Amino acid sequence: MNHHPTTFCPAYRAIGVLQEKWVLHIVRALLSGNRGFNELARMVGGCNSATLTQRLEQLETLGIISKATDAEVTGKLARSIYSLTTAGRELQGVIDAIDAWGRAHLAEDPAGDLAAVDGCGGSEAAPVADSPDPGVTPLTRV
Amino acid sequence: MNHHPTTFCPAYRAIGVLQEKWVLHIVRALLSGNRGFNELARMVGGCNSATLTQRLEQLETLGIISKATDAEVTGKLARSIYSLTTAGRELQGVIDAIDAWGRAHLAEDPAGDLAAVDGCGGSEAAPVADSPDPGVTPLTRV
DNA sequence: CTCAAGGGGTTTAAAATGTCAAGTAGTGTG
DNA sequence: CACACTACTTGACATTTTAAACCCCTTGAG
Repeated sequence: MNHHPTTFCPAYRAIGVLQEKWVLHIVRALLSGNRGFNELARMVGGCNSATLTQRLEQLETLGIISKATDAEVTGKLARSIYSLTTAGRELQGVIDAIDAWGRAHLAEDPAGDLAAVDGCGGSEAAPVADSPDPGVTPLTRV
Repeated sequence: MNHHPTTFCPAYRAIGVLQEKWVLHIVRALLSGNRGFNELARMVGGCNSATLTQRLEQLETLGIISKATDAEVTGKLARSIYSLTTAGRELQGVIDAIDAWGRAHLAEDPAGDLAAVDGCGGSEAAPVADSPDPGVTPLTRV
């Protein structure tokens, strides 16, 4: 990240974080509930394990997501569960804004490549500015 | 772009567009006024001509920005001027959301690399925790 | 005229980054 | 036992981004 000093500001940095590949996708997937590794990989669709692992680590370091290894639920299986931190959950507003913009401006206009198929089984009817209470079950902290 | 079909939606596509390197920076710079090429490069800070040219072309194709060659203003100099289209201007909401989030969560916390030095060349008067004013975020004026 | 400076790019190879196919290790199922 | 599932790791490979140089063109100063 080589942001030159004279133009620095929190927003600049925020963009630097959010513009990294898959980050927004991961956050979006996590906004709809906590997920395991492979589950996340499937939802994000197109990201491989290596990249996903890397992104997940970065996001954890940044305090956007947290990883919990719930070693109790299924006995001894070490299933990792990723969830958003408070900071991460507040990205809902960003996702909503992107979502709204996307629907308004490239809903059925695949100038590039791909045709829209249907609403993505997630944040439909997401009016901007809802109270950030996804009501996710808090799980074992790591 | 390899978006797998089962999860596709406008938002997914929007993320795909906005997550490309420099795109958000470019939009942010352009939200504060129309810019020439080198001017834009300086504002964005860190992007080189090659990449900038490429991004600018992509964004133009996507209908987010438009390029005008005003051959009149300075006589015969072919100065290119980039500006946002309507669709592009509506990204204001996204930028605002990112901006607000950045101020709230990584204002002075460079866990990664870089120390915050000052307000970015213009967005002072940044009242922390302000309501996401949909009007105009004060950025660098022209 | 010549030189430096600014605007608007393009071209190059190299570095950074992302991706893929496998493989590892533990568990649970048929 | 063989195979599918979990969560990763590894090393080769592909793509993207980068700096630096170079190109053209205009203006202003000396």
